[in-house]
Amino acid sequence: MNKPTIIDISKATGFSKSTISKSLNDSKEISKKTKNIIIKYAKKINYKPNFFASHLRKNIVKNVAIIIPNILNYYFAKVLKGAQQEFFDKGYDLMCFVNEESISREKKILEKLKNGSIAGLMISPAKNPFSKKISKQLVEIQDYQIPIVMFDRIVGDFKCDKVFIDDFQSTYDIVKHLVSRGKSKIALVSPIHETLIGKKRYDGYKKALKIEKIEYDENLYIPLNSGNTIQSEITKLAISKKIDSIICIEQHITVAIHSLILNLKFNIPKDIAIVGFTDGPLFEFIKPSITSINQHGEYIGKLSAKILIDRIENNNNLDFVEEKVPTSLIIRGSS
Amino acid sequence: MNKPTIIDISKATGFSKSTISKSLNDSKEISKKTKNIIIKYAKKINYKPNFFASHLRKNIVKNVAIIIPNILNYYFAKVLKGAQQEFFDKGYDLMCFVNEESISREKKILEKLKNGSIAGLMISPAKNPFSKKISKQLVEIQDYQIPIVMFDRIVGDFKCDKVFIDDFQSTYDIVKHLVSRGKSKIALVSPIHETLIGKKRYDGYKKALKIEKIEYDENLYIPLNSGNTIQSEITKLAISKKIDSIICIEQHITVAIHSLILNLKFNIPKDIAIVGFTDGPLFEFIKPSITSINQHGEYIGKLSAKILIDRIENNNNLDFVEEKVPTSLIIRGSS
DNA sequence: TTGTATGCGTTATCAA
DNA sequence: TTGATAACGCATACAA
Repeated sequence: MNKPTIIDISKATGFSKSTISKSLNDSKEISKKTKNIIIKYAKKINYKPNFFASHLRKNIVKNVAIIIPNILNYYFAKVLKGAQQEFFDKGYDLMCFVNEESISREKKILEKLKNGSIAGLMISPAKNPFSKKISKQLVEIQDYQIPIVMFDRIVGDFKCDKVFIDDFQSTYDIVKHLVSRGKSKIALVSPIHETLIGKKRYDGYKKALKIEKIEYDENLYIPLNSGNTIQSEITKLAISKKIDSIICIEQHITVAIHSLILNLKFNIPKDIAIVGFTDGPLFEFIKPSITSINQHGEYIGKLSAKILIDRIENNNNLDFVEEKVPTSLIIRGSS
Repeated sequence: MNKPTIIDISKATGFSKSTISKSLNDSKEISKKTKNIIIKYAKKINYKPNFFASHLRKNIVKNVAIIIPNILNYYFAKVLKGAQQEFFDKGYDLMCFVNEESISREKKILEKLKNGSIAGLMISPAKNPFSKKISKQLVEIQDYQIPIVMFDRIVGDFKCDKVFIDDFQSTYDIVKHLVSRGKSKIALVSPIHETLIGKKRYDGYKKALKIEKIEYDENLYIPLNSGNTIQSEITKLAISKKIDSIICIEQHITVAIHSLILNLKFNIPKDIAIVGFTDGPLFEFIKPSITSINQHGEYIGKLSAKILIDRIENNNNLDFVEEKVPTSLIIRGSS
C-alpha cells in the first residue's frame, strides 16, 4: 500500500481536493457533516499529510538540530535529554549530530544543515581553537534566518544566544569549600585551559584564593596538553606535601587522580581532598565518593531549547541573551 | 537575506531554471562553460537546494529516526553513537527520540513518524508489556514501506529486522566463569524478568547450571518488581551462606548489591562474587571493580543502521534478518 | 546544449 | 459551503 494522499480521499469521498484539505485542517468553512465524512475516511485509510509537501507550501519548518561533542559524556547526554523533551513537547523534531571533537566532522554537519531543513540550531562546538571556518558557516546559517543557541562551550566573540554555567563561580565555590575544610594548598588540573570555560574556571579559582588570602602558586596550576605528564607531576606534588587538595575539571582525569592518590597510600580527604566536575553517577559509587560540581545538564538543555523556540516563533530582534546558570556543589566523601 | 532559489540564479545568470537545476546536479547535458558560470554563482550567493522541494519532487527521504528508552543509559548512548556515525557517513540525517520508558510517549512519537518524514526506523521499545497499540502503529509504519529495525529489546512475534545480543550465551558464560572460580551457589537478580531478554538470560543461566551439574534452586532466582525487597532478600541469602555469587542484569542494582555486600562485611569476590551487565566505565572504577558483560552497544548501533540502510536502498523482499551479536565477558576484581 | 512544460502533495486565494 | 486554480522550489521528459 502506498501512502494515501488527499487525492485518494477526494476520489473516494467525491469532494474536491481543497475541501479535503480544509476539512483535515478543521477549517470552519466546511460543514460539520462533510468534515465528519472526510475525517472518518482519512482515519480509516490512515492518512497522514505529506511532510515535505506541506512544509514546502507553508514554508515553515518544525525541525531543529543539536550538535554535541560527545554523546558518551554524561553531561552532554543530560543536555540532550532536556532539549529533546522540550522540543518534543513543543512539536519540534530534533535531529541529533555528534562531532566527536572533530572540526572536520563539525564542518560537514554544518554544511549539511544549510539545506534549509532546520528552523534552529543548538550547538556546543568541538574543542577549541574555534576555527574561522566554523564561525563563517555559523554566520551563513544565521544569514538564512536560522537562529543559533550556543551552550556550554560558548565562544566569546560569536554573536548568538548563549547558555552556560557560571564557570567562575564553580571553582570559586570549590575553593571556598576546601578552605572551610582546612585546606590551603589547592591544585587546579585543567585539560581545557585554552578554552573560555577553562579560563573562567581558572579565574574563579584565583579570585577565591585571593579572597581567602592564600597566595597563588603557579606550580599548583596544571594545564594539561597531552595528559601524560600528570601522573608524575601529581605524584611529585603529593609526596613533597606541596598540595593538600586537587580540583580537576574533567571527569575521567579526576578518577585517574583519585586512583593515583590512593595508590600512593594517601588518605582521601585527610591528606589530599579531591573535587571534580560531572553530572553523572560515577563519583557517587567510587570509594571514597567524590565531591563534585553539578552542572545541571538537563536544565541547560531545556533552557537552551526554550530560548531557541522563542527565537524561531517570535522572530523579534531583541538582543541576544546570555543565560548564566548557577552550579551547585555536591559534597561527598572526598572533601 | 532570504534563502536563494534556483530562480534567483536563473535571473542573475540568464539561463533557464532547468539549465540551472541540471548544472547544479552536474548533468552532462550542460556544457562545462555554462556549468562553471552557474556553479560559481551558486557558491557565491551560498545557494543550497530547498530540502522540502527536492524531497517532494524526488520522493526520496534521507531521514531516519531512532527511538531509545533512555539516553542516560550508557549502553543506549553507545548504540546511538554507533548508529549516528553510520547514518551520517552514508548521508542520512538521524532524528532522535527518547521514550523515557513511557508507552504513551512512545505512541506519540510513532504517531508523529507516520507523516512520511522518515525512510526508516530503529527502535528499542519501552519496557514491556509490549502494547498492542504500539504493535499496530509499527505495522502501520511498515505499511508505508518504511522498514523497521528493532534492536536490543526485541519483541518475539513482531516481524521486522532485529539486532540483539546473545542473551542466552551471556548468562551461560557468566555461570561457566563463576564455576571456574569455584562458585556453585549462584543467584540471578533480574528486574526485567518479564521481557524476552530477561527470559533468555534466565534460560542461559539455567542451562549452564545443568551442564555444570549444579542443581537449580528457585530461591536463588530473584525477579524484581518494585525493587524494594532486594536488600533484605540478598542479606538473608548472604548471611545464611546460601549464595557465593550474584549475577545481576541491571547496572545500578548491581552497584547497590555491591555496596550492600561490602556493608555486610563480606569479601568480594572471596565470599561473594558479583557479575553485572554494562558497557560503561562505572564498574571499572568501583573497588573492587566489577566483572561485566560487554554488550557492544556501538557495534549494535552500527550494525542496525547498516541493515536499515540496506533495506531502504535495496528494497528487496528478502526475509527479515535476526542478527545475534556475541557478548564478551570483561573479568575484573569482583569475580 | 539549452529551454519549456509538467507534476510532486499541499495550502491559500478566489470564484461559484 | 464547496470547488477550481495557482503556487511553494525543484527535477525531469520532451521539445527546440
